[in-house]
Amino acid sequence: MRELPKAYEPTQVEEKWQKRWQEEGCFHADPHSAKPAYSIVIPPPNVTGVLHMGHVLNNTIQDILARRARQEGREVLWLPGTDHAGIATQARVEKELAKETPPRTRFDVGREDFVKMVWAWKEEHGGIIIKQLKKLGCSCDWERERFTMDPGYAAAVARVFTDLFREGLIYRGLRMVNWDPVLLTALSDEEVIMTPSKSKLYTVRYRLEDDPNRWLLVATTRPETIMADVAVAVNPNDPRYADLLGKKVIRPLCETPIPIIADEHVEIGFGTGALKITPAHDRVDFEVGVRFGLKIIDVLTADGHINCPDCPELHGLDRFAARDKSAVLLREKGLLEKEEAYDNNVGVSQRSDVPIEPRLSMQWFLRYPCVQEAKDAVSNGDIVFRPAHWAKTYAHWLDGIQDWCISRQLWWGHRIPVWYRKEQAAELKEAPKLDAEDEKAGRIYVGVNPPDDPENWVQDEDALDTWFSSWLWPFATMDDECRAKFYPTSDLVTGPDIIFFWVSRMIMAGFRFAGGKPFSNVFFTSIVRDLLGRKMSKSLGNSPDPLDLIARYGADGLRFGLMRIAPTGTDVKFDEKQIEEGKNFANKLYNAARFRMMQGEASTDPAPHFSAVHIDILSKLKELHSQVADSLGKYEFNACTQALYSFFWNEYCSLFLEAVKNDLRDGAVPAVRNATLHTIDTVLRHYLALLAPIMPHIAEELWESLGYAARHDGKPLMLTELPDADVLLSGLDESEISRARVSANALYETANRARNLKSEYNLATNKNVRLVVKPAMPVDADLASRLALLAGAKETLVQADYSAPRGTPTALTPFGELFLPLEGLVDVEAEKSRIAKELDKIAKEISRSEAKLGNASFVQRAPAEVVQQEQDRLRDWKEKRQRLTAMLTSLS
RNA sequence: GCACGGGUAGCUCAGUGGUAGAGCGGCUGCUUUACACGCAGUUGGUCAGGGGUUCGAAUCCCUUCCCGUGUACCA
Repeated sequence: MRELPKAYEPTQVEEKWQKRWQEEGCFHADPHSAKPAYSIVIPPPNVTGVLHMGHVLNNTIQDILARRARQEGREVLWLPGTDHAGIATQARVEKELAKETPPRTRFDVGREDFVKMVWAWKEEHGGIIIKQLKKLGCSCDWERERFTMDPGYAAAVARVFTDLFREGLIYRGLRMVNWDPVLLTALSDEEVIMTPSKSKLYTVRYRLEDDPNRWLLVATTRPETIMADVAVAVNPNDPRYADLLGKKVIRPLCETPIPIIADEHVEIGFGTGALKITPAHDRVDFEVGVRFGLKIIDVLTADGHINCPDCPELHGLDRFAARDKSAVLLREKGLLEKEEAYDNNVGVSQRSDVPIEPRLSMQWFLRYPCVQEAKDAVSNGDIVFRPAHWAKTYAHWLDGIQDWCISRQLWWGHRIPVWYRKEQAAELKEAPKLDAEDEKAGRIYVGVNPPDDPENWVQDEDALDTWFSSWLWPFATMDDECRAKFYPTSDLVTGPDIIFFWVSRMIMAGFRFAGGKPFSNVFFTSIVRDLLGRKMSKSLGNSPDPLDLIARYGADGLRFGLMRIAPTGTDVKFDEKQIEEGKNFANKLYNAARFRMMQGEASTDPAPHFSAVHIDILSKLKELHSQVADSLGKYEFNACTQALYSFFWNEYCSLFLEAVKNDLRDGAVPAVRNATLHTIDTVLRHYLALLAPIMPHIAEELWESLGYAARHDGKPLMLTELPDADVLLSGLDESEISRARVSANALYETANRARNLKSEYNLATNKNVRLVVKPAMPVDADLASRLALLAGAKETLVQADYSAPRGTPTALTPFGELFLPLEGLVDVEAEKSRIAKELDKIAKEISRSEAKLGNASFVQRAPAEVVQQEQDRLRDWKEKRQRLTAMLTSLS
């Protein structure tokens, strides 16, 4: 017997295999392989990122898919990498600068040096998450790790920009954008989160110019922008104000007459029905302003302070301070009618968490390409979304799609590949419109490489939105050879939170630039929440550290535990208990393997003779093969994991192994012993292969230590094809198999009843009891001895004419009547009440069943087999009742 | 407002028309020679509420309530 520790210790095993897999090139994808391709590109985590539970869920799923595909004989590319994450990374380095003494900003450092600093930071800290993914066991082709600012990738980004610009889909223009006053950059609509907030609604009195006694009441949440009002609008159908149209009111701050105009947009029922029009600071007002040709007065600085020297009380104040202050000013002037609490939604920057400002600014925009193709691909099933309902969200977004603001006022990222001719630069920077015509005219230069005579040009200052590089990820990460083999990719596994940011845009880019869809399936993972249902976040401190979980439960334990609770449609509520179960399961597996190792080699006996329990477990193993295949085929990872769990723990360990232990004892018949060892090996060999995608390390370890690797030329499990389920039970016909399963099932059920009986008589631990079966089916010596073993009895007597002493505990089992002779310890009363209790239960079943069968329409309308089933059930219950009644009578 | 997802045992979740399930937890026992990260037994449910369809509903339909998500508008 080999000495092995009693408990499984994952840490070293996992490290060992991660190293060996890499050394043996197990993860490497060969574009020249003749095998059919399977590919996934990783959703590139931010270089600033550290592994969180969402990554674990996401990447475990990808790893399962990749490993399973390898077992199925496919050439697998799982392409890893990271995203430069413009804002996040720049902010990270700026934070470091701010910590210096004296604190510095990026402007102190200058653009060129600052970008160098970010690169240096990236080189030093950027790889953390990649290392963490390796610890999870991810089988990415690490030799192909990509970064969204790799030279080749950057060229692809510039190429795409250039093409879209020349096509007229990219243009520059002065537009209302979402402005982040902290980060000082424009944002896309997707980066703004509408957040319910407690605001105030101020009702302000605007005096009519030609009637000092008449007032127009205007409700606003933003009195600090009154100085920028250029009109007041009312609905043209509002009778209250019909006579005021064309007149003017006096703006209450920075007083000056402004017109009263009529616009359909104003809702009669809201507030006072009069709306102040402030084109510089509100999207809708801007449009109204355009419709009426109104002036634009901007009273806010880029960083959200009031810029209005004409109103010295407010000038220079922060926008929120100015809001309060302007209310005070209005109240002092007697112009504040009222101030009330008001719940509204405020657009908040996803990045800096502050309310954004609608701001008129010069930005670059993209009119999306291939929108129709993208829409069709999902609606016609060419790309399959799982869960399917996300297709609706996707379609809805595409239907209301707006041009994408792609420029950011950042330094870290892909710089816009547009250069202005030096002598015209100042003028061109203000040009209201810039398009392909300007390039043709030689006023600007657009291209992948800088112009040949850079001294004559000035490059655009802005960088591109990070997602403008991410949307090329499925193909810009591959060279031609790789693309020929692996594009389009097979599966994309990602969170539904980036369906607009990333998934939809990749689909459009795929059609526009790579000749077709970027992937065939999208699996949207659930969002991992804490037990209170809250999103995991740093600020709440409710996010467990995956590395800590790996250290305590093993990567396999973490993977397995998480997969068991990962549902397909909804969120996952994370419970560490589940991960502990994963670890416990690994331990169970390890010990079952250890048990096998203690038995020594099986002989090569060519004809093991199987008994019912062997056939039974092999047939269940065969079922497991198809359960795993089916559930993985449907991306039902929890079902797959659950099937693996219950097969191994319940069917194999609790039933089968316990039933065959005597076969392995000293003195057992060698042929019997051998049959059992063969069966155990078959089960373990197949099982480890089936489990490997989910728990790769322990599966690989046991595969080797059980000697199965040696049977496959010493190859690691992950390079071994899935064993063939069809060879299991070959040579046995269906009827033999089903007979064996009936017997085995009867054995296990009878053993349960026997244990129940023992327990009820407080004999659970007594192994000296005898069991007697009055058989109702064939119970051969093999079954009888296994029953004794399972039930913890000395022996089982099978005796058709057994006459039990009065009051002997008894139970009805599939084998027939089972007795637990107590040899003098009989408690007649206890047995009577026990039987009476059971009769009660049976009576209820019978009346339920009789009621059902007594219902004429049930018998007429239900399918014949359902009726038959019910009749059989009733007959069984009645038979049981009869026998129990007889027992009861014999006791009195 | 609109759309989507969910509400099943104390907890986390399976269960798509035919006898309500698993794991954990609770409670009783057990150092049973692979495993106390374990074994055996046991407890525990108006399947959110109401209505309907059906011989039969956790499951299908309608409706209400609650939780979550997305999206639009918000002066």
